[in-house]
Formats: sequence, C-alpha cells, structure tokens
Amino acid sequence: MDAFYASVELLRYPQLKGLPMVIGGGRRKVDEALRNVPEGGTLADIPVAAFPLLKDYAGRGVITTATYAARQFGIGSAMGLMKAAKLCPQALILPVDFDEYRKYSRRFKQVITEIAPLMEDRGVDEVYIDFTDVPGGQREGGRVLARLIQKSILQATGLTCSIGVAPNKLLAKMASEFDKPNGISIVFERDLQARIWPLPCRKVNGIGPKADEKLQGHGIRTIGELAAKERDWLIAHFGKATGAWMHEVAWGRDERAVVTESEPVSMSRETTFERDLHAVRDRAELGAIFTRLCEQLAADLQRKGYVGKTIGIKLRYGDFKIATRDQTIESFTADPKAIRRIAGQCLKRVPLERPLRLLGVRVGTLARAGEAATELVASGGTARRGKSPADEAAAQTASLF
DNA sequence: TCTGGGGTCCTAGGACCC
DNA sequence: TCTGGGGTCCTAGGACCC
Repeated sequence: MDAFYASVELLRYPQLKGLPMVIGGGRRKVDEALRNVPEGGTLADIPVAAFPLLKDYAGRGVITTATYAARQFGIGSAMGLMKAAKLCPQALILPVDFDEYRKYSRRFKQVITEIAPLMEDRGVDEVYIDFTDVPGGQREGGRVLARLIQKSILQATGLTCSIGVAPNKLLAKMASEFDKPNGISIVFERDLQARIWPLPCRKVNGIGPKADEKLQGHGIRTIGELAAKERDWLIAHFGKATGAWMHEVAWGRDERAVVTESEPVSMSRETTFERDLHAVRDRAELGAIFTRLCEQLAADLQRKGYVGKTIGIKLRYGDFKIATRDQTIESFTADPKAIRRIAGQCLKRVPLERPLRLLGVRVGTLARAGEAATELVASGGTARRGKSPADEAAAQTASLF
C-alpha cells in the first residue's frame, strides 16, 4: 500500500492532500495539539491551519510514514522527528492511529482474497499473492489481474497500492518498488541482468545495513556484483547458510511458497519513555508502566485466544544498548498477575544502574488457549530448571519492582 | 538530530538426557 | 585412568522486516 498510514489519514482529512505530512511521534504530545482543533462540522472541515506543525513538536519518536509531498524534502520512514523538523518544519504531524489502519488493512486484504485466495500476510500494509492459478492471472504477464486488484482496492477503500509481478516472492518484492505510487511492474526471469543486477544489494529483502556494509567492504555494491562472486567465496565470508542464500538471491532464485496461514510465535508490548527513567529515582513511575504493559499484554493474549509459557522483559538503556531476560515457566498463562510476577523476576536479573529509555514485556512459546491445557496434561508439566547463577545474583539485587 | 513498536528467524553456549 | 555422540530445551543477543 502506498504511504499507507498517511493515505488513511488523508481519507478523513482530505483538506491535507498534497501537503507535506508525517505520521508518528509520541501520541500524547500530538494529541494535545490536535485537541486544540476548533469544533467544526466534520473532520474534513477542520482548517489546515489548525493542524500541528512538525516544527512545534518537541519530543522523542520517529516517522512511521511520510506523504510523498513530505518525501520531496528528504523525509523518510524511521527518521527521527527532530531531524525531519529541520528538513521540513512546515510539515504537518499526525499521531499514529493503529486501530484505524488495521481497519483499512482488513478491508484491502479482503478485497484481494476475494479475487485471489492465496494471500500471505506480511504486516499491516503488505501481502504476497500467488495468482498462478487464478483465472486470467497469466494475461499480459499478470498485468490484467494486477490492474483489477488495484481498481478493486481503490473502489473499496479509496487507497492506492503498487504491485510487482514476478516468478517468485524475492523478485516480486523488488518489482513492487519499481513504479511507486499506484504502479504495476512486471519482472520476468529474463529481466534479471537488465533490471535486478544494477540495483544495490540493500534492495534484497533480507540484506540489511550490516550485511550491506560487509558486502561493500568487499567492494560488492550491486546485486550483479554479488552474482559475480563464487558461491564458495560467499560461503567462506558469510557462513554456510547466508553465503548460499546470497548466491541464490543474486541469481533471482527463490523457492519460498506463499504461506496463507501461520501461528504467532510471541506477543509483546513495549514503550519508550518521554524521558529516560532511573530504576531507583523513578521507581514508582516505572512500576506503574511495568504493570500496565503486563496488563495490556495479557489483554492482547486473551483477546486473541493465546497463552504462553516464556515470559521476558526488554530494556533499552539511555545509550541505546538493549538487554533481554526471559524465563520459561511450567504452565501456560495469559494472566496479567502471573506475567507481572515472572517479568518482575526477570527484571531483577538485569543491571538497573544506568538510565532506562524503554521497557518491554514479551510472552513467547504460545499455544492456543483451548489447546494448551491438553498439551500440559500430555507433558505432565514437569519442572526441571534449577537455580542458575543469574538467579543467585537476582536474590542479592534490591527488589526494585 | 538521536534513533517507535511489534514481530520473525538465526546463532551459540550450556544443561540435560539417552 | 582421560573422558562419545546425538538430540532437545533454554537463554541472550542480534539482524532484519513492516
């Protein structure tokens, strides 16, 4: 979907069309600004001048989405808001409204599955579709069906999307970025050399900043240069699995199926504080946040019908270093108090002297709430974990939470 | 100018078991 | 009296993605 969050916002604030606008920021801060919006007839009647400006935003956070008008100024996703404000102070800023985006996410996915049932969910704004066997799916290399999908989504939601059609997921993903927004791009195997090889390695889904930097260290900048390397050379430098995979993707090969069903592995809640907090000095505040995260997470699990037995915490320190601790318990749970208790034990095993920026709680090893009891009986719920050195250390740590 | 929140998968060492 | 080999589970960290 094209600039998904921003595009959904423009559906209710059409008066902002064409203006530089970003979605992100600490919700509360932006909400305060929006609360000053005068009472109008509908949302569409709110004057543009009433919307908060990026330059007036003072707080932490990153941009989740920028309109194409904002991207003209060099603003992009994941950019810090303060930096974005320097690039385009007059840009408008709106808070993230995830419930609203989910609503539209469900709508556009339903449109797709009605046309092509083999759809793989890749998050709120992206999917893979296998339309090999959809009637008409092969016409004009897939362009006819891609157009139908675009048109149907626009009709049902008012939103545009970009579609890449290719023999596999790897190439389709790259193709989808060739003609944004509202574009269709068809890539055949024979286009590999002309259209894929000139691209930077970073364009491969799975090659991130670290791998790219390492590749560049070897003088490999494009996918073509990667393809020119011997498989064995790549394996020698990047390991057996990664090296072999890199060789495959450079040659446009990808056998992964479109997966229509999957079960969640973990669920989590985390929050970045408005200012760094200290475990001792800000103990009360931290404790309240901690409890709330556990309650939210428990509610998420219960609403979705899951229980879990690995409970963990995540800290991000002021210096951005991350620490995680987790503990697997005997029986599955989705109870806020149980989660809070185990997570509290995890917290005691992690250094708490330095300023904290973020706190998160996670539940993993999930099972469906209805089926977990059966499994528990079958396994006997045996406990075998003894007292680890970490536990001993924890016992000596002041009970901050 | 500091850098969100919610995920998945991989690696690697140690415990433990047969 | 010099120490196997294979397997699973648990834990911590890290890369990467949307």
